[in-house]
Amino acid sequence: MEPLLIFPDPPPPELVQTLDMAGYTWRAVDSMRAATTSEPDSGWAGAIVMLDKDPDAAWAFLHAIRKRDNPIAPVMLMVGGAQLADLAMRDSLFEDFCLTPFHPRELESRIRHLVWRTGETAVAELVEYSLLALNLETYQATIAGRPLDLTFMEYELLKFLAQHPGKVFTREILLSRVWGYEYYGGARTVDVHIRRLRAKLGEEHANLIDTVRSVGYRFGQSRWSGSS
Amino acid sequence: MEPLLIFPDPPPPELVQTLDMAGYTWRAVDSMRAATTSEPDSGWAGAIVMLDKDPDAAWAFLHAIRKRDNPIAPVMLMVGGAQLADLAMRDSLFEDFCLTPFHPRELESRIRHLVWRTGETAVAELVEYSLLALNLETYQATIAGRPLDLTFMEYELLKFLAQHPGKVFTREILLSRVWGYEYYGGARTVDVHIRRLRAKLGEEHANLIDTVRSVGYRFGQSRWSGSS
DNA sequence: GGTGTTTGTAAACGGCGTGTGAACTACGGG
DNA sequence: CCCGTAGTTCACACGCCGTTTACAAACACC
Repeated sequence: MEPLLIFPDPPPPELVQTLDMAGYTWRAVDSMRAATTSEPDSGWAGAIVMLDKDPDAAWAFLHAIRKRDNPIAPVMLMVGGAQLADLAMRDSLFEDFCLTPFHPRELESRIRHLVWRTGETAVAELVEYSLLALNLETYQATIAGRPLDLTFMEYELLKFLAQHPGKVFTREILLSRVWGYEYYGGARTVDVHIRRLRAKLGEEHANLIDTVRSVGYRFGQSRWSGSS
Repeated sequence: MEPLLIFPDPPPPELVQTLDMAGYTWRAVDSMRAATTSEPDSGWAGAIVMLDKDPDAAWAFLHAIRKRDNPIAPVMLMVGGAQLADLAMRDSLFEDFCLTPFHPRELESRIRHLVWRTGETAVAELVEYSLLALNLETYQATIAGRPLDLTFMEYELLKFLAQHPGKVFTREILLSRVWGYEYYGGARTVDVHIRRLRAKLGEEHANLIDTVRSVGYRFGQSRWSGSS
């Protein structure tokens, strides 16, 4: 499992002891630069930031963590009781917090729950919508139980659309998000791939992909329930 | 804001006091059935479940909460320190937990953070006015819950008008703001699109768009007169 | 090197969204 | 009551936009 990032260095002994006892690996750093240089290839499993020693430096570190190309998540904040008021308006910088001094078993439960939750949401090895199912691990797709024989690009396009059901995407957005590079010329490329997808989905499911004229394409949710 | 669901009934006084102080509304129930029958139309903002009194009943309640057609989330678990070990393998049943006895400010911080987080994920760009609703992400529109089948220009025009309710726009302004280019001739184009919009809105809602003679058109905040 | 598949581009086709002109109606002033 | 102005409604044609087909280039697998 990937190591946890700890700020600052050195971490308090009771934190180290709790992590070691629970079987987590970790590395402590004192700056964003150190976090980047010592980052393993598989990335960080998350971060634990001590807010009680030097709050300003800790907040700056958190801002840096979230501004990266691939932000580090989840973040556990270790915070003193007197600092609780500082958390307001900064919700986007952390996923959970734990009061210091902490009870080892509480922190262990929080970290376990946090890691479990991100694994639940981030991995998401399965995408399902209506009768369509995509297995992201095996690159297989089925519609109404019947296997779909999709090519790479068809699969990527369908995956992206199915991950954002109901939302409309222009051809330019699809080209940049699915194909992933700047495109010049062929916006029609998208049309053809949509056409091939609809053909393979079969006549009874071709309407899973809607055409929004002079805008783009939309997957699913052709009707949505009215005013709340 | 929607009320919080609390289990069981009656809740401990210190919990009630903390919620009331922080400005949250809540309703306490003793069973899943009571939670369903007393559920407001807008649904629950989340749930707070006391695990320390009757753990078995609480777990059963949590299972019921998640098995519903629209599961209640997020869930805050109030748990005694000796029960921490019970949380393992049950991560999917709650989003956060708080040790009892709790510090009011910690619980308040946790609830605020929890509510903020769910609000963050469920952001849908909407334009609403009276019975009209425009979903900018899906390019769909409804009037009184009924889906509107609008063309691109009709949608853009209605969107612009609905984003500035009560304000009067001349045809020239509409042409430049909605059509987006310098227009040459054809101020009648606006009239026709307004007409088609009114037709699709239906007779009972056609008056959402007012005509201001010798000036232009206005959306919403309609006149006081009822008869025509 | 041969063959089949995947992927991107070009061109023809067809539908309907869109704009325009004109006829018709409503409104208001003198 | 007349008349001018402004808004509404209708009908129709142009052209954009999406679909579809066909084909060429790139790639992989023998």
